[in-house]
Amino acid sequence: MSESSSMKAQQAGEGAALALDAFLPYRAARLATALSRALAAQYEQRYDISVAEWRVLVHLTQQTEISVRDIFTRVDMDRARVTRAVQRLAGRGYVSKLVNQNDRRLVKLALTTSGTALASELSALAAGFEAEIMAALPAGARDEMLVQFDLIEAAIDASRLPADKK
Amino acid sequence: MSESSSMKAQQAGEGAALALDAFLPYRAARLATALSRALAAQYEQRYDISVAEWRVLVHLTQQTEISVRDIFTRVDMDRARVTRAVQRLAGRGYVSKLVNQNDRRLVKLALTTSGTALASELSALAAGFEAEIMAALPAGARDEMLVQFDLIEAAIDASRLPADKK
DNA sequence: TCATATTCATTTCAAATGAAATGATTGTCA
DNA sequence: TGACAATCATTTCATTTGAAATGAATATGA
Repeated sequence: MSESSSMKAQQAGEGAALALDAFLPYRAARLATALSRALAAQYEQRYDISVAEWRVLVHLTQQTEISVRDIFTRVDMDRARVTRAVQRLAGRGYVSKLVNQNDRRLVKLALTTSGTALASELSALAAGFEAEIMAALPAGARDEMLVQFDLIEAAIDASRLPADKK
Repeated sequence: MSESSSMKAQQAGEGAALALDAFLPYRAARLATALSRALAAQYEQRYDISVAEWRVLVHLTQQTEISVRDIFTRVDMDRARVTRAVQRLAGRGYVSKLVNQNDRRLVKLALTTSGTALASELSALAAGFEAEIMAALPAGARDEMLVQFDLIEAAIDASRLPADKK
């Protein structure tokens, strides 16, 4: 990791080379994959659960009476990806799928008993992982970061023209 | 977006439901994809450049005499993904590939003239995008975040047993 | 020096991904 | 009421992805 070559950017040009290591979108991506991988390493093989499935499981922990749409809008995953994760979880008996009788286009998802148990284990594992990582940060740092994240997400939402809703 | 149902986690259990919106790995992933998408929206169609290609281009701006390995170790992309991005960039005349004569296993990558021009445009676009987003944050917030990011990445590196180097 | 291990970049191949199509249901409004 | 639009979950299909295999080059060490 700690390379020898002096990192001085020797590029001149008028472009004034972007400082990649201080470029937030790049750093955020690096951080996110590092965290995701390190966490996934704790549950993927042990429980045979993918990242998408983890997200669905934990999401079902937050709320009941939830639909596929509720999940993918909140969790930033493709609708197809959520559908597939749910299928696999349902196939393994962790999640139940019922038709919502108020609106029969919707699927009513819920954790089964074994799904609840699994989600608890995964949540505990995740909380422990986060605590371990956060121990490296100064006291209020974590909460400050979350505040900044909120601000950035809001700024992004505001910046894209109201036309392209997604 | 603003749902009606009171968000109170009605889940009891002993598991004590993970607070997903305050869970850093989740929030980091959400932030990273939001930033990446918003930025990509500014160059993908206009320049016909993918995210992987963008990363390679900007990386070549930082340093010369760089190899495929240099890029994928620093930029957290798969070696195959870097190879493919480089192939496409080379095919379009933005990047040159030469065999490194000191070690003929290595490929010596560099920006061509048009590649340098393109990278400059992309860098300017990126810098502008970041500035716009960062305007929403308090003064020192950005640099503080980068410090925390460094700490977290270091904590992750330290946490995984020295055995599984990757 | 020679055999073996290691390091690169690339390719292969199976799996994951996501945009668009589909089918089923509900909403709109004339 | 009835035609048309919109919404939801799923499926389809072409593309992307990455783990492992490959082939070429260099390093190691007996």
